[in-house]
Amino acid sequence: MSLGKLLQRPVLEVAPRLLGMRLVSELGGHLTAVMLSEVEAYDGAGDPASHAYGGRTRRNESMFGPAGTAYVYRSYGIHWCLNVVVGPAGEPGAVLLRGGIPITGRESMVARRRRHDHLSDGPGKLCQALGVTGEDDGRSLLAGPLRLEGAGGDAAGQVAATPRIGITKATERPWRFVLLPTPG
DNA sequence: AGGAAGATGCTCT
DNA sequence: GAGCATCTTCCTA
Repeated sequence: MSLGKLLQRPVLEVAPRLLGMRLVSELGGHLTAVMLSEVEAYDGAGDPASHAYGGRTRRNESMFGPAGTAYVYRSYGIHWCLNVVVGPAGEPGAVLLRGGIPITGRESMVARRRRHDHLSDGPGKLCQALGVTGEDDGRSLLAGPLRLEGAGGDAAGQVAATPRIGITKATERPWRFVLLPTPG
């Protein structure tokens, strides 16, 4: 299945299959990439923890775009967080990209992060490492300077589901998916 | 290793 | 004005 098709499947099906895929950035003239290792599903209108719960607003506008659209929002006034819009057209499902393992452009990430460790192990850090900002909100992640690459689903069997982080509503839903460290 | 707390700005009621 | 889908630094072990 193509990436574009995969992203049109239900959010809870797509989220774990994003693990192991690459997120590539050419933003700001630097080539950087990570392998996704941590994501969270937000199931649109039926999910009290979703930014789209309660309907369309100025901020969540891009969540109502086609699957593969980037939804970037400011978190706690300081950080940027990146989501991939997922699911059938018009349904505001999204997957928050919470973390990845650096695979390309480590030097650029170090420069952006101004440190040598914890480069992309958190949603705010991931955006900073890849140069993602509010400018990228609404952009397509299927092509262009910020894009997803990979078949997906390869990580099945190495994925754990846990409760989501940093939310106060619907905390019981195990919709955070992490790539288990490969033994050895 | 892990908890506490402050920074900071935007969105929506 | 309240409430955040967070990160860092500063502490105690």
